[in-house]
Amino acid sequence: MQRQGYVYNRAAATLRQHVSTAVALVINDLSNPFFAEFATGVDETLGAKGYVTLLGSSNESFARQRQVLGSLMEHHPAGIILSPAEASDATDIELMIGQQTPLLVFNRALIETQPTGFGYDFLGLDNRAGMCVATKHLLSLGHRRIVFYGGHADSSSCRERRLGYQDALRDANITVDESWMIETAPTRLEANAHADELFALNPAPTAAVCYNDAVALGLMLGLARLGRHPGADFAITGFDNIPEAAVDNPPLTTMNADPRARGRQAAELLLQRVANPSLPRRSVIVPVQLTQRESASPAPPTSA
Amino acid sequence: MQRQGYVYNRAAATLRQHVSTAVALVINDLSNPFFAEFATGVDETLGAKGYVTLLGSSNESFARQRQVLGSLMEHHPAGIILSPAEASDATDIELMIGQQTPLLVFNRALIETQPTGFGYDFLGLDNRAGMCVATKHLLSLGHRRIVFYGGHADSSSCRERRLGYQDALRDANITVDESWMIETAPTRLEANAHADELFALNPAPTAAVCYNDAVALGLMLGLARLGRHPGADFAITGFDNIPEAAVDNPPLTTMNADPRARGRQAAELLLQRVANPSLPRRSVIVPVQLTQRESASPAPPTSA
DNA sequence: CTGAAAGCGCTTACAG
DNA sequence: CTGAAAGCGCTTACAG
Repeated sequence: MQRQGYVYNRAAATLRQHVSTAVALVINDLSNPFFAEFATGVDETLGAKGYVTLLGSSNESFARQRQVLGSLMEHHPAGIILSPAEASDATDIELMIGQQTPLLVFNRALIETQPTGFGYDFLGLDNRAGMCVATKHLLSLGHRRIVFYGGHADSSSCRERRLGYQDALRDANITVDESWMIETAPTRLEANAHADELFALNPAPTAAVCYNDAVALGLMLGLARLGRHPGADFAITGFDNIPEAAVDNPPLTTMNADPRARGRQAAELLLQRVANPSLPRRSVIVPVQLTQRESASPAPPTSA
Repeated sequence: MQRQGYVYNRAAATLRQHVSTAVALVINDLSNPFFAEFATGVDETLGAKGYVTLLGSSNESFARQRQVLGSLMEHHPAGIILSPAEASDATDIELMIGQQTPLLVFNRALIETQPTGFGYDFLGLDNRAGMCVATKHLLSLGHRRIVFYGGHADSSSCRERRLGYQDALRDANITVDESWMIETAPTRLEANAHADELFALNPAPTAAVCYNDAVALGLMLGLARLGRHPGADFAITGFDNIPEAAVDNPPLTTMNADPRARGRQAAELLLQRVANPSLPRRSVIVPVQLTQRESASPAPPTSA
């Protein structure tokens, strides 16, 4: 029985029992530390509960995401955790995975072009309230001219975060100016490159809430390039709290999303549904909390 | 046949054919961008060749690595790509995965306490020659007092890189001083924290070759904290070329390991062996090339 | 309570 | 050349 070299064949068991011990994890961008941390958390919890992780990365390509889902489905996973590529359509994804396999969507809403009975759970961040907190933090430090910096306006998380920014400004009786929301690709490189657009504005802003940490870190580099000193003569906040945020220069004030904990949470939510498919559909929106560090400095005394 | 809802059951096919279409990928630290990029490359190539990736992360824990390998083995993967946790023992790993399943070890040598017939392929970086090139680059810029900064001396890659550093110094007739090799955990945080140790040395160094990019980026922050200007009054090189290296301030001169390409290469090597198990055991050492950016600045004119 | 048989969904070797 | 049967390694329902 237990003699040399025997290895249990779980595929055979799966075939017989009609219950799989694998969970598919499809990630839009594994080279982004936010999602890498998320994946680590997912794998940690799945492993602890005796499941194995089937990985697929879509690299933000919708075509590749379809292909990856199709390939993973052939392994009949017990469930799927999907961090969708931009502009993923719900109907199309339903076509790939059917109604039987539990699905948990992370971070980004699927586009629902037509109403459908397609049921899936959702885990996301409270982007709007979070960005409102970040903006209010800068307001409380005396800033009045605050830019929303970075991100693609057509992504759902960017739209939500922009709304939170506007909520905070309106509460402070500051009129929202569309040109004070600067669009960049959500990467460090692009955020760095567009830093000069900040100072084309008149009057010049004294602070920026950034779409996410990658953008904030890029903007800090761009400011330094332009002879400014983030955390001293310009205030910045990020969003996500990736590991680098704590150790950059200056350390970044940001909204803590704790991506690894979100990964563990996603795995738990999915496994709950696997255990009990008749649960009502859930949408969990996680609050994010302000982590204060040095990058959000007080506003200079008003010179007006 | 192709009517609504039918999904091919690959587990059944695997059972019958005795050939699996899954490959296990075990990563020591997925939250490190170097390995996240590597994983992306592996998944990219495996996906293109019709394989699916079974992910496991060990978080540098040998115990967890055993557990993960055991769990993945039950899925009878066609092969295994292992980026081992520190101090992984070859005999122990052989015990987990047996002699049948092709194994490709990435990046770090396994510890072979006793000679054994355990066969596996290896893909690694030419750490010694690479660090020699980095050091010679600083020498060619006029530096003579160069520190080797960061990393754990008992990791194989750190040992190899230290040897390359020493090769270069000896070629330049500079005596190697043990106290000029400063040990830190290979993280940004730790590298930042130990920066002051550089200036406890007498005479003070003018440059440092860093164990890897994370360490180099941390050291740059530490230098800035101490009022120094990396790339202006202190020269730095990294190792790996992670995406951040190009966009930090100043951009980091580093040895380009191209982790995503290494991932693709690892997948290809493994699939070659899967296709042909009788191939002789291979050990592929990839040369790394100098990528010049601004962090490696010329030495100041000698004041002696 | 124990043990032999049936069957999960495929593929392959064999009979017609 | 086509089609029915056997079998991969498990688990479960059933017979003894």
